[in-house]
Amino acid sequence: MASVMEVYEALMDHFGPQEWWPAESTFEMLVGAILTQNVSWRNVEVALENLKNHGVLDPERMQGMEQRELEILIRPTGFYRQKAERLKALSQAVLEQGGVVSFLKQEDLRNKLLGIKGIGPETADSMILYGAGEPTFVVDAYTTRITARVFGVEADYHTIKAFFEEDLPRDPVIYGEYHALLVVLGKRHCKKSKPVCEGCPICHLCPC
DNA sequence: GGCCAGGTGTAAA
DNA sequence: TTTACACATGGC
Repeated sequence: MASVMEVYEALMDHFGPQEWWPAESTFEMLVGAILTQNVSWRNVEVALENLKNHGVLDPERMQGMEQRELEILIRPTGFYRQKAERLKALSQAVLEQGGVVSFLKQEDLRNKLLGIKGIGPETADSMILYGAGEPTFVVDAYTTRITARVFGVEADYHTIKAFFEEDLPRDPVIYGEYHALLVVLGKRHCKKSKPVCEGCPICHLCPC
């Protein structure tokens, strides 16, 4: 069976650095993390553009606007009523801490994030890794699927998270690149319905 | 028309 | 503790 490091190196050699998270500001990163829940990133980009065009990609402006208007702007991401409520909860929490920087410097940040309605383990870990720059491994649907297929590990969120963290240097850059590379692999090759082995950079390491 | 997309909260077994 | 379901738009 392939090792976690071998797969990482093969993905990096093939796809190169992804330099995630794609965002022009830290607040945009946090908002994107909520908007991308169970929706393709393409749809998120449209919503983020809508928010920018209306000048509300900012905690104060977002908190000050009508939730109903927010719903309209983020509609392309689906689940828009829930997500509008979640963005309101996020912007409120950010403002209560005096801004994005202080928000992400809170003690016990992970549990603080999980205490906000609408932020689960993946969203919290994304915010900590790509927003705060702290090393915590992010497990998404691609990671779960690829881990089962490539490493033969079928487990829950925190078991998979620990599986990667045990074999990697505690480095936010490596964690960030690895997660991004798994997403790219998942989109192009390790698909839900069936693997696309043609051109897959880790086919030689995979029991598929 | 069916499947999938960078999940989470809630309720019931 | 596990499983089922609601939440909703858009691309292929």
